[in-house]
Amino acid sequence: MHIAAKNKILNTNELFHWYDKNARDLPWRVSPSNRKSGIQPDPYRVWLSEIMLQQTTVATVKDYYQRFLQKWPTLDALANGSLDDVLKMWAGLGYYSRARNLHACAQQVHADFGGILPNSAADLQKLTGIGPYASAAIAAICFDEKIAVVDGNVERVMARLLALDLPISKAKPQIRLAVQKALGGNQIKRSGDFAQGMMDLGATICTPKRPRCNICPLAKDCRAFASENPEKYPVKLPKKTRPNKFGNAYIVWDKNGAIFLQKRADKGLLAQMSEVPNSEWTDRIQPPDFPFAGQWKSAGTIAHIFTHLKLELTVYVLGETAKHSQLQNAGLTGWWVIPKNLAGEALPTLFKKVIAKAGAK
DNA sequence: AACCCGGGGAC
DNA sequence: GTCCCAGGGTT
Repeated sequence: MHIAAKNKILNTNELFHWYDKNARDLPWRVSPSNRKSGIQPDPYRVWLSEIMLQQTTVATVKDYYQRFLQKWPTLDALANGSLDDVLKMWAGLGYYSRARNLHACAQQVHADFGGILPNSAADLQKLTGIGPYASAAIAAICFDEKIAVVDGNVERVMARLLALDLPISKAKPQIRLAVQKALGGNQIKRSGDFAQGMMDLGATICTPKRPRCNICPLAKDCRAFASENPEKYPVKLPKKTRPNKFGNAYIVWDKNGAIFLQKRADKGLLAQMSEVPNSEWTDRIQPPDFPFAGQWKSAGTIAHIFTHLKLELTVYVLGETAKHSQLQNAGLTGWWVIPKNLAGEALPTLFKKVIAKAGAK
């Protein structure tokens, strides 16, 4: 019986050989050669990077990661920081629940585990913001736990290796089992490098468009490569239409040249971030409903695309300086920020666009 | 299982 | 313009 050959999913020796030569050089990563010499990754840094990298490209994350590490070099430092500061540092990166969960997780680990992250995927996944992927990734990369690490890259690589005719959402269990089998059947000790190798392969060779099959170390075992069109895997589902929404935003300056900001709601889109006063977002253009009477002037519109909607805001600027009492009387509570301090605020990109449209005073 | 939740790089 | 990125939480 040739069970080993029959069960073979992919050639791990080929993958390791490729990874040893082609591993991406990333700020949070220990290189394969250093890893072999016994250097271990800092779980705090790996965790921080994994959270930032969720649905976010490496290129976008790098600067945010460095700034976070500079400000909070350890998990305990992050736990002792304020949520407000974390949101300010996260502003512009998107998916802000990650920032709130990151801070909550740091405080959990600080309080319950002395600032030391658990060393198993099972325990890691109990923590806020650490799900099936991140728990497996941290456990594999930091502690070489033999566990399947399945992200979007690995899903695509496996869908092609196996020529899966199911959309990813339906094929996840099969993919997880296949990765687990690839790990288990080959006495893999380098679980972390296996995971990172698979992800690097997906990011640089087995790309969504125009995969570079001609230089792929796994092409020999790839059923998609053997087919006429590898790019058709994984099977794509029809995309949903993105509705258009419209609203108005209101820019107010005081006599000191400071702009009025307020805090968004605790839940929902851009929760707990900062904003300028703005209207409801509706499916039709609406006339402005100014917070109070004054010489309002239109500064034009800005467009912003979210995952599930396209938003167009008309920006109105008050033509004269406002008194703080006018905002208070309008039922608005917030604070005033001079332009040079705006960069330090927890402003999502949407409202940075709005303020830029109004022009600095 | 389906939906909500941002922003940007690459094409 | 489209695609999709080292996903998790909620319902």
